[in-house]
Amino acid sequence: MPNHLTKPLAALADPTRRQVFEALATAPMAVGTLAQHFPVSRPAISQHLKVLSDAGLVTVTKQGTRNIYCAEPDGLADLRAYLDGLWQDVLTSFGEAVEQDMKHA
Amino acid sequence: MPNHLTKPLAALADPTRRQVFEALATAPMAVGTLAQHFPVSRPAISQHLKVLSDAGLVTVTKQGTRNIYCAEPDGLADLRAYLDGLWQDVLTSFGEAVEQDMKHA
DNA sequence: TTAGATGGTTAGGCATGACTTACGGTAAGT
DNA sequence: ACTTACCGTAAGTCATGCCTAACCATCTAA
Repeated sequence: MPNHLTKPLAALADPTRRQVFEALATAPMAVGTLAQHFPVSRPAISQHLKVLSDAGLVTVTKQGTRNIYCAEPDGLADLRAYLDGLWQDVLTSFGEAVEQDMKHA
Repeated sequence: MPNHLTKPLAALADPTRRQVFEALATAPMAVGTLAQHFPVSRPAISQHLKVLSDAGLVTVTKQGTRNIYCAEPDGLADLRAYLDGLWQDVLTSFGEAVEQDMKHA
């Protein structure tokens, strides 16, 4: 029951917030520059960035007045590891189901 | 902008619903049997299963009065593929950042 | 110092989500 | 046919989430 994945999953569940992260995954960007690419206001982007930051998916570095946000690989690594574990469970579960069908035949 | 991932991500974002899916990933189960493993009511589990079903993460097969829910590999495969793509983007973005630092040195 | 640019924070409204209780509907056993 | 078991759905409540508008703080440039 790895509960530390709730924040990252909830963060990527929102469409606009997921797009924000996708943009940051391509290249680091400032808040204003980021907000220009989306139809929502800048405070909304700022809140999304806070959610992504609390989820461990992005990091910030101050450059004068600009805050440059950057994607954090470790956050994604945890998600990938979790899904890989689930994937193995599902596959073995399917294998056992097939085995059951064999005995029925 | 793959928007078909919103439902699966939102489905796995909820803690109890994620635990439900984890249980189904281990082995198929009926609704009542599943509800006994959680502190919430059976209708709540039923609603969670509907969300997971709409997200393409589980499938149902009727056995008399019992509805057996089973994890669906294809749904997980899409999520894994999406995260793998993001992972590649983040890595190349990091590589370019290091390259920039090289030129500064 | 003054003016402009950049961005985090708050308050409020509107929608969505998770849960419980109560009900209806279907299949199996007597 | 009657009862029991199993499950989905509807209505209602309480909490949370996303958004905008407005305000405030900080850094830079003239």
